[in-house]
Amino acid sequence: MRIEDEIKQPIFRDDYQKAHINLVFTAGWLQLRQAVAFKPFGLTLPQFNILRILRGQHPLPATVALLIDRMLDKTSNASRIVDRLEEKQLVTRTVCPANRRAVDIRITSTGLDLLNRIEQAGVTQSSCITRLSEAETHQLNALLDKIRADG
Amino acid sequence: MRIEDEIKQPIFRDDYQKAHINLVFTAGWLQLRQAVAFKPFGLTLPQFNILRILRGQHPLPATVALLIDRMLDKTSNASRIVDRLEEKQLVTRTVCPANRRAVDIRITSTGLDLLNRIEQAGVTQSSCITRLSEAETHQLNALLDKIRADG
DNA sequence: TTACATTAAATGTACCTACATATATTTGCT
DNA sequence: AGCAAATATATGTAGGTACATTTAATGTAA
Repeated sequence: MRIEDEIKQPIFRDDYQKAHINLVFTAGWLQLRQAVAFKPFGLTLPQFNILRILRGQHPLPATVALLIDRMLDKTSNASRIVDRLEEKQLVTRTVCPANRRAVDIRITSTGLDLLNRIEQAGVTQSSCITRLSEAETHQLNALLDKIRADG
Repeated sequence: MRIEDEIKQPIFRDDYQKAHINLVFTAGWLQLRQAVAFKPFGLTLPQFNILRILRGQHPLPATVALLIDRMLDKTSNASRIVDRLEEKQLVTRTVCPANRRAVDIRITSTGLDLLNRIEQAGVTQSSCITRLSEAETHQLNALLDKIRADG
């Protein structure tokens, strides 16, 4: 559906403004769909992303600083997202013996199992972007990178 | 900058996954820049958008239902955003005389002044998307619309 | 070695989304 | 008229972002 019809704003200042709104709207649209897919597993999107980073490190631990470094959203509060995962016993937190300021965070076997179940359910496959051809996807990536150039 | 370098993930499953992440990341990047630009004026992005809708209606009032209809994010809580604007005396709320379930929301002259100051400061002009050519912008709009096709 | 800066994480606050539920008013049906 | 359904908004709760501040541990230099 055209963005004009989605948000009932028939006229934009110019195509730049339209693209800006379209971009933000489409990203929100994608994120909402993902969030709905994760809901049956009791995870939010940021929680899922952190679990995946922890699996990437496993069996080594990760610190909060490492999580922030790897996250899409640098300003999000990794510490509190880990709180939620810890409550659900999907991760453990222990003081790092080598540097007692830092905290070693590890994914539990329950956490690993959950990730497997989510992936076997195909939740992470259906990215909606597949409506584009490969060439179009390539184009899209180039355009997005250009928007952020020197940013 | 390429998305690979932005988030330090050198390998993606495929170009679709990469485009998905790129899209969400770029939208967040744009929104953060806008939020920073509005901050000196004491407004958040959703607050600014609602003020603009109200100016579009002015001197007629808008109801909460109308605001939701016009907003990008349908699930956001317009009622509470109006709370904040009312505290700052940028809008007024009065019970609609014709339908006492509804609430007439109007932008105040203070609110109109603030919008003018924001626009004269050029905050709403610099949309960052201007790094693209007109043809590229057109292409981007088409790709985004296609992603959401039949959505 | 004490004094100060730096670092790692946690916490506080304001505001936001997402979704469920409550309250008040109006409409429609019998 | 009276009552149920629909409508308009507000409120409650859980979790998230953004950003400032706090606390504890470590590094560093006089």
